[in-house]
Amino acid sequence: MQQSLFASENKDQVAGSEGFSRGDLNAAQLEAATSMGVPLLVIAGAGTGKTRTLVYRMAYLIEQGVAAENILLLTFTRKAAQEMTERAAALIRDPGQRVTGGTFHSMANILLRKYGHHLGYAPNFTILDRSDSEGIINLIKSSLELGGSGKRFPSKRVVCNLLSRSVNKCSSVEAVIEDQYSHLHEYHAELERIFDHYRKFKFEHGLMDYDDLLVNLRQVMTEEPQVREEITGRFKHVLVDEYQDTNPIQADIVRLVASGHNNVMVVGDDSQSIYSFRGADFRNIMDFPKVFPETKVVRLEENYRSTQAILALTNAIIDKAEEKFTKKLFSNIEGGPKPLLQGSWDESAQARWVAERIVELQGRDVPLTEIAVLFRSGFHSYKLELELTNRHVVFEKRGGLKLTESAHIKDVLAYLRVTNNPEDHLSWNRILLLLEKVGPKTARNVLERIRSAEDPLLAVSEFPAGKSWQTGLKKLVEMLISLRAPGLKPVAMFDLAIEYYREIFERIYHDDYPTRSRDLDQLRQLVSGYVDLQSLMDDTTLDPPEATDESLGGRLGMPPEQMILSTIHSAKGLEWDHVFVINLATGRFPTCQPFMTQEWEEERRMFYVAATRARQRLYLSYPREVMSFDRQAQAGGMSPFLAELSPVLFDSGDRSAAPIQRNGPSLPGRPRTPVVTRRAPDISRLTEGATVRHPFFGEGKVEKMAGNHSVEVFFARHGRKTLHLDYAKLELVD
DNA sequence: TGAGACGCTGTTTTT
DNA sequence: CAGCGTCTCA
Repeated sequence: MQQSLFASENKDQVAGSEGFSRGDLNAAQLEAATSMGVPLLVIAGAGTGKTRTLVYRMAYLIEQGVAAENILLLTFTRKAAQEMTERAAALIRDPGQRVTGGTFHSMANILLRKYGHHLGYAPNFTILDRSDSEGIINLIKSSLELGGSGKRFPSKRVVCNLLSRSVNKCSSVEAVIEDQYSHLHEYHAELERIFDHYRKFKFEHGLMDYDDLLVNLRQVMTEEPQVREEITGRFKHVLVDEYQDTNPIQADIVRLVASGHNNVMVVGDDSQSIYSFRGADFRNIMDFPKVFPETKVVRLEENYRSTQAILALTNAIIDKAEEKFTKKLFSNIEGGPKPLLQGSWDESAQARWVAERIVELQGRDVPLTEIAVLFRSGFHSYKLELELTNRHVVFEKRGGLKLTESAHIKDVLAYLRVTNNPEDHLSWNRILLLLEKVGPKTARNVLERIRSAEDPLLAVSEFPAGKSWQTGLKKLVEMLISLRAPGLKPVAMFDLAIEYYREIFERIYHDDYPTRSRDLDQLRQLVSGYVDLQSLMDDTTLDPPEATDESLGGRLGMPPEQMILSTIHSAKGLEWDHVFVINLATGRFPTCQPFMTQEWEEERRMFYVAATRARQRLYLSYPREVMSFDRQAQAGGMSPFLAELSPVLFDSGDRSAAPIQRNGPSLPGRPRTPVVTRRAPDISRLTEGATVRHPFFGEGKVEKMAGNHSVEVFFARHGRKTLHLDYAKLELVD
């Protein structure tokens, strides 16, 4: 077994134009990169060089005579695909040989523009983002008059989640209601009706949501043999990254693309599965050999990323998982400082502490690009963003709100969207509602009129408008006609739309339009990079820009020296020398809802993913007190994921933060808010039929005792939940 | 029928 | 706090 010096270094030297040699890989990596003629399943633990293996395999295939364009690389983000294909091109010293790469969604988009007509879609269909889908659900809800009637009908958010879940898990709406939303049982018929209308609405107006991209690609490949053959002929080798986070539809697509040749390699790590909310199940990765019977399984277990001290901690985290995973990582990087555990008073103190450490690291010549702060939810970093801005530390935030999600951006894009796809009634509706004196009712009348019209714009211009709004309508129509001028570049269209929109903009956002105005400038910059309206439209939904200014600089090819603030989900696959994981507190991480066993386990895997991003030093921080959104102080305190670990694994910045002491001693000079201590339920008295109280779900009835750690409880407002007895704050009600 | 005021409720992660 | 639904007035 040849162990190369190259391989034990952290930094990637493959990106240089050194060419490649087998010595750059260890035995397992080499086997994964060069095995031919069999399907490959690579189980790759965190930091074991899976990206490198993928890159080398692409280079190897090309060296073996496969044309780069015949290789398809499917990744989780577009950025990951871009990085990997660039590295592969550098490796073979031929930048012209670029592998086709992207996300499942972006590939589906391209293929459906070409083959969607088999399913009845025009090539100019519009892709809907989350809020677009919710908007349609709302339109349908009000047209079916389901909203009122006194009952509490589920919100558009819940309705959308439910539908998406059923699509992504390939199970019936009924099954999803029964399984996850049993409290919505009584709305079953109405929900099915909404879904029927939703499907029809999208189809009739040339709209596809994220799920449709996958479903329709699968459908066209299944139903049209010649389409399938064209695609499998084009992509003779398929490589899939992050396979543990693919859902059944994506797995089907992989199967279809590889059908006939079986040249497929998937890479993943079952212990890093964190996308179950999108229909992924980490057990799916184990089914791969069933779909491809000849599969060779390769395991990568040597970690090249982190120090032994960090690995000791991450191994301990995943060791607590209920379902044991298959591998244990080891590292050759001896020693290193233990992860630092720091408790702070509240989130402000935590933000100050983190900002101070970062400034300190900068003083020790650690580049900002080697520092990242990770957290469970987008809003967890607000306080820190303020602190960093005050100290002039430049950062880019990933995850959380996207630029294209704000109302004013959607407004402007709607004008471009109806120009691109005049059947897009959702955007028409939005545009009409922006007119003064036009509300939902009037907008619906106009939409009704243009439904069957040959040319929707003509129909709008001929609509018998009321006195109060006919001038507004006239102006709108004039602007939209000007957008249709042939040969107009997207940025020219944007300027015309803005010129028209400005007046409306200042009327509806009178109090904060200066702030929002900057977003429009930012959007303009982005738009100016496009020659083609369709790809601009696609990218705003498939690869939406982050809300911070800095990300734009990156897009324009000049990444400034900056650090990263990121949700854990958006940090997938990345690594830094110094990683801070903040808000490791009860109610923050894990988030407050999941006291269900399955979700609890996924939260733990998320902690694992976060901690394994660190190369040299890991900093774990938690506030003792967290503020809920209504400004009430809540018991925070150390996350159970920290409390369950042995204290010898950490250094402690603060004695009171030692894991043994759950709530820490009170500090002088500060009033102590009483911290709610966990009252363990008296399990012996917990029997089927007993009534219990849960702080979030309210009162419920125990339906079933499930094993030693779990109990099934039915809550009137939230349905049936499987709760984790060790952590759910259940109280018996007599 | 639109616009604005008021009161209630839920609450994550991403393509 | 925002994003609902409900209510009132023009």
